[in-house]
Amino acid sequence: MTMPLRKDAARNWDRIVAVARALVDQGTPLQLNDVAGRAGLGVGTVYRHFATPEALLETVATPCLEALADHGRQALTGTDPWRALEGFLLRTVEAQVTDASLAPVAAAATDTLPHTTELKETLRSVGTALLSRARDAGAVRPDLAAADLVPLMCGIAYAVNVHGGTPADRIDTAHRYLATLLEGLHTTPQHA
Amino acid sequence: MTMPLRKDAARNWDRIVAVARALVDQGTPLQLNDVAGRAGLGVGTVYRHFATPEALLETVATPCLEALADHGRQALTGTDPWRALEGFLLRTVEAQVTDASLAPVAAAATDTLPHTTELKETLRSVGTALLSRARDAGAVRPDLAAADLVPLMCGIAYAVNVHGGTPADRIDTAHRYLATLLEGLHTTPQHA
DNA sequence: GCATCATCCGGATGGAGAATCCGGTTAGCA
DNA sequence: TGCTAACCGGATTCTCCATCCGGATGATGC
Repeated sequence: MTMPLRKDAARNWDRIVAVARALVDQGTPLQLNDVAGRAGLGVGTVYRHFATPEALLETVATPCLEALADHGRQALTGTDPWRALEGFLLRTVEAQVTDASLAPVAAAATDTLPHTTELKETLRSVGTALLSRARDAGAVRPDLAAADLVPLMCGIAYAVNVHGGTPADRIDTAHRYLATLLEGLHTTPQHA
Repeated sequence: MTMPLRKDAARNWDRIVAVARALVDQGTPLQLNDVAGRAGLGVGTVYRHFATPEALLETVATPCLEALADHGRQALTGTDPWRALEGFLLRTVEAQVTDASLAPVAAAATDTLPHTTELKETLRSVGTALLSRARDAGAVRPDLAAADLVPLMCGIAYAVNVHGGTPADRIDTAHRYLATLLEGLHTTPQHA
């Protein structure tokens, strides 16, 4: 970003992110002090690289966000606007339910997470584009705004968390909830 | 519960709950130390009455939960099963969006909140009854289970929080989201 | 290869907040 | 009015988070 990191610093950076990734996957909340211990590093080292747990979480979430953005850009080239939107939302919900690092990042106000602001902006604009294409095709109810997409996806992910269950259950539940919601959103073009 | 409280203890209990109610309404997170200060009481007094912030929150949320349960029982006597379910869910979401004390209580696992366990159980069974009535009437999609009601309502409330806005906006958003979801849930009886 | 410097490491230290504990006080009752 | 049990309240302890600086280490020029 600014300057190539010194070799040891880069190595420690990687270790920290790896440990954080593991902690997130096993559902443990990120505590920088704890991360330092598990990475075999001093607390100061971790705090220098990541000033807050949120910053670390952002870094952990970044690859997944990028994958989503990629998929979204690809979806924009699809021929069926409704299917494109549907597929994008499906991926979004699956990712949120599968990867515990995404939910906090997605739900946070845009400007509170400096490192992923741009990425989130990309995702938002892709979603907006997919939605307006679908709306132009008469495939979604008109009172659904672009600003509703993120909240609704976060809401489904939250609902799945409340429901609980094994990882496989969770994915299944997410599919059911999204399908139900989409049925409420979908409209069939009235001929025009 | 166990024995009538001594007069001063009862007075202090009321003060604590009133302060907590005010804090919840203005969106401040409950900290027992802070509550003590605002109520003009010692920290120990507050901790004796409520061992944890969650316990205090439960007490704050109780009247609202009772009102919901009342409405639910009343809804069970309605003639149109779908309308009854719809009305109950609407009240539930409105309450969650309006009263910040409900969301944490609603989303918590049943056994973690001793004081409201029974009340939540009542609500759950009312919801289950309303749902099965509606299902028997062929008014809801069959893959919606009773265990989905609470998560879905919590999810909508969460989505509204992510969306943000003024209190009036929030209620409006909640209505829109619930309406969309209900449209996905609703089925018109296929003749049988 | 070696000296020099910037950068990084890491834990000891400081600070904020939460929860406990116990001497003093007050309400209820005979 | 005197006695006892229950209650009050803040000083104290404990835990966890974040900073800071002396020591170490990798990068650069000769």
